[in-house]
Amino acid sequence: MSSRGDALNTTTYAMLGMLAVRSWTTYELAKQMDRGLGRLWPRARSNLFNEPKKLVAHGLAVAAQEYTGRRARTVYTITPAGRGALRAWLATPGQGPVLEFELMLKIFFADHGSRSDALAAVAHIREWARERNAENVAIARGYVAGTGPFPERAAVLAVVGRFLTDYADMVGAWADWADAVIKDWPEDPAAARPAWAALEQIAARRLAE
Amino acid sequence: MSSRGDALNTTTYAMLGMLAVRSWTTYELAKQMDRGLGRLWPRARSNLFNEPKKLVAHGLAVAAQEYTGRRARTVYTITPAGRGALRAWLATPGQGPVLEFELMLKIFFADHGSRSDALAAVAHIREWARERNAENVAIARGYVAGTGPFPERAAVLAVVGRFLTDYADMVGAWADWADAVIKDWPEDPAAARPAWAALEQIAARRLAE
DNA sequence: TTCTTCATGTAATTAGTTACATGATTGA
DNA sequence: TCAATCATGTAACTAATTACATGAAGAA
Repeated sequence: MSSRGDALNTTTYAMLGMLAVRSWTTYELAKQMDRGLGRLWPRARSNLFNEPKKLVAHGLAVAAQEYTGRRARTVYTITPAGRGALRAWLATPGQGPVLEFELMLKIFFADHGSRSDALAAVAHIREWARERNAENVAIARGYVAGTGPFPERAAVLAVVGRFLTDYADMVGAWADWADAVIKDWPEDPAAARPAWAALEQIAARRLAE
Repeated sequence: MSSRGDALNTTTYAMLGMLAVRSWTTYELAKQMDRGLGRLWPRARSNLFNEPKKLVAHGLAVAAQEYTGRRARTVYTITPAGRGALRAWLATPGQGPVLEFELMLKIFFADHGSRSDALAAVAHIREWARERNAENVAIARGYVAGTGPFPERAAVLAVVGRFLTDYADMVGAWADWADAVIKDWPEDPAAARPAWAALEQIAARRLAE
């Protein structure tokens, strides 16, 4: 029954979680977005300047003004109530993975375009996988070398990192397969013969109970 | 330079792609969302009632009123200009996969909660994978049996379907692994030892050039 | 004949993005 | 000392969601 407009949502809790790790300015928080957090909960930077204010309004964090020359900046720090709220949130259920994939949408409608359009889309997807993989490997190497940030969080980060790596791998492997399949399509994809082998393989699978 | 507010976005093009397959009422379109399209471009149903109006405003589709008793309903049909616009869109680049994953976020912050919270999150993820897998297998069986909808699109659907299946598989396999790892954590996950083997395996990977 | 579910939308609200603005710092 | 980049936000706008409303059809 909190007053409207300042309700805590998942984005707010993501900020709260970051504050549980240490105190941050919002600018620093925004930069962290490019690394771990943004892979799981991508949001525009400008959002991140609003959410901590809600936390303060709820007593879950406190804001301190600091100065760089005459320019002010705001450092947020979690409160004990904030740690309690985070623990409570961690104990509640949540949403499964939600995927938004424009390039795959183009493949979904590839029968209304050209074969080379479809191949280009696959190539972009493959490139995406390659880039992500390079990032993941670089981060893992940092932890193995003992130079990764927040080494005390390495246990949790390894579990999440493994997911992100498996994910990028899977996308890359799919792209290789799709490239081979689509290369065999005729110029007009609407006339392509289905990859029956793939469908049969899926259909033949036993379901876990 | 089209007038503001009615610009075509990805959601609009997704609708246009559906109309390239056949004519639909918006209600039917919304139902289709639950199947293929919604897995790649999830949107709330109410959205789907707005987008086709843009298509009509741009001359890419036409709307026809039909009646069920005294109740009107709108059937949308693509125009030749619409097919051209779809082809043009298919030839442009697009975004790679964007993931939003609340449950994984909870694992990312698991060191501020309890071990059983983390195990519960993993269990939910595993359940998600199991459900998706059951759906995927059922759909593939339909196509193999020759009873799937839009059999003329089977070639494209097999390529996308394989991706969605690989995706659900990967999530399920990760959940099994994570469950085993986290079961070995102490009560307080902040004190857990990292899964070094996983990190080293990632770090050791050669990068594709 | 009444209840429930399916079908068909609209309106109000919220969440999120793009664009803008400006101070501090660094390097050429 | 000027330009470029980093740091720190705000404001305007757009996209998307939730909540609501109501007719038709089928089941009990």
